[in-house]
Amino acid sequence: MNILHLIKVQRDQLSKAEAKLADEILAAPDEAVNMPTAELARRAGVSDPMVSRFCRSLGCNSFPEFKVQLATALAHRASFISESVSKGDSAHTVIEKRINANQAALEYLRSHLDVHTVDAAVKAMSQARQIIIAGMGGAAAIAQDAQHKLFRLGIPTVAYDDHLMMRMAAAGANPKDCFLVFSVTGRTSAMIEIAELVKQSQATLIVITNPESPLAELADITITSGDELEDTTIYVPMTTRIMILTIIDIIATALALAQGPTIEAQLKKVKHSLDGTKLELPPEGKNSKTTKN
Amino acid sequence: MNILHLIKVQRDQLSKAEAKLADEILAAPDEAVNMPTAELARRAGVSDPMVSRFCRSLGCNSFPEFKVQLATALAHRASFISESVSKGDSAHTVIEKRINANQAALEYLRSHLDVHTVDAAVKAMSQARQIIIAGMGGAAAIAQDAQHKLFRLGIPTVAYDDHLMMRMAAAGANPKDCFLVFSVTGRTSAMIEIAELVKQSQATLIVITNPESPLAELADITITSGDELEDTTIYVPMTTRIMILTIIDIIATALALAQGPTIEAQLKKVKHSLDGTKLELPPEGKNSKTTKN
DNA sequence: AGTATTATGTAATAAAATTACAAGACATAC
DNA sequence: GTATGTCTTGTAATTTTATTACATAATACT
Repeated sequence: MNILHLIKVQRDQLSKAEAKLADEILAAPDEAVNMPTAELARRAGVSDPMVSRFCRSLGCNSFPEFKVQLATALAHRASFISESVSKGDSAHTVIEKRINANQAALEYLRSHLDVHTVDAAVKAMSQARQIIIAGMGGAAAIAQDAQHKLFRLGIPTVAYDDHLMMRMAAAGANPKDCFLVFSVTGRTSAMIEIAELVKQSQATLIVITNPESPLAELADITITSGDELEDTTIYVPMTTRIMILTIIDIIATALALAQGPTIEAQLKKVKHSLDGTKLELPPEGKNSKTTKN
Repeated sequence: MNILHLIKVQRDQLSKAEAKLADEILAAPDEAVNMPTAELARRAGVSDPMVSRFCRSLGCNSFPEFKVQLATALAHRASFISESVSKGDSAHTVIEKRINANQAALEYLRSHLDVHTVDAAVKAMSQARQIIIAGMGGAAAIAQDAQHKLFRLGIPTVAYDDHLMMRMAAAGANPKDCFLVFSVTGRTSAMIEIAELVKQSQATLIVITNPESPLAELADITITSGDELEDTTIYVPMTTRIMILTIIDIIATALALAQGPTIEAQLKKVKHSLDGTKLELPPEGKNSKTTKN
């Protein structure tokens, strides 16, 4: 467990002086990470050696070791406040900022993706007769991507980006089917209609959307799309895409694991179907990888 | 720039004693991060104060500060050796591992995405008469996603996933057109054919692929797809997708910036076109966001 | 209330990092 | 090739930082 987290968790079981230190560190970890014991002690209003003791209670062998741990935790916690791009930015700055933003989105996902929900989704999908995926507009590509990933696992899967096709599929669905709906905001009327039709067919409805949306209300299982934190800055409606893709990745991986040993053979079969379509060797012949993807 | 990277880059411009330290640290950064100066100096075979000097040359104010930086760099790098999923993993473990892997992929991108290449791609695309995007199989969804992102910027853009359509588009391309080709491995014969046709049409060819592939050879501008680091583990052909998506994100963002002030109006127009398709208010009415995406 | 236990601060000590300085290496100019 | 200047490195001294030892205060328990 990361040290910042540990401090938060243990905060209430610590002694008075130690709690003061905990508070001081949690309040400004970025500053604390570059302070000597004396400075930290002064700020927290405790004596110098308390700092060493505090580090010991947390399982570190020394204050410097604690600082290393803190730096590590801080690195993972990647700044969320982060930096949206602005006019004068160079390509280099844009690269840094966008990568930071996407890493931060994943960090958000780490703490907000509910294990039980994922478990429920995986269970529903693994028992489904077929999985029908729906996504419109920006979510169409996501739906297609999800289809590609799931069908490789040998699961009967289809993706629609056309409203009329979705209506027909939803109306005609079997109760054993599972609908997977992508909608970032969860307020697109067309998608809500589809969701209602799915409910009437009694198929299982999994939606990846803003949890505080009308669409989420209708669903059997709701997974956040990250819309609730989307930066309103006009340039960057991208972080949600990364989050949703990672969610699919997680679910597909878990599904593959749930499938058991048969899955490896299945994946190999699909992979080998592409054998004839690739050039075997890289140009200089120095890299002798086998074909893949 | 991350400190480990900095050490690598500066390695050859350092003095003899400093180079010894650099080598020692690069050889075992995980150990170095928890050593006092004396120990590190001993291992590198240099004197004690050299360590302080070394830190200064790297732009740190003190050895402890250097250790914090090192820990930060290590934290980013750490997840890389990472953990591919295995049979007994719980949903929670899968979540952690996949998020780590994807974050690590982004970290890789940070150090391997070349600024000048991105600049060149943005320049070519901003001057293009139209952008034609091609992607097959797993890359089809990526192509569609890229199209969606670029067309919003008001750039004439089309995406194909059909080989025959691609052939026709490539053969009939104008020299002012820009082809954007996605192929993870760069060894799909069908895609290479397309690239050759594009070359004959003298359109600009940008490919996102494995830089050591026949496809990359043909391109005017090559951007890595991350294929060279893809874990061969059968479960996870996902990291490349995240990388490619982030590359698109970066290019689109840079393009938007390059476009100047007109872009905001353009994006608003596209956004408002969706106004009639959304429900205005969330269910409980407590969240009063405006419509988006 | 009195005693045991724990928590904290003060002062002393030990450890760690840095500075000051001098010796050595290396280059350049003569 | 030697002299001179610059840069690099090590040694010793110094300063800063962290920890230990001990005493006192606070708290809990009988």
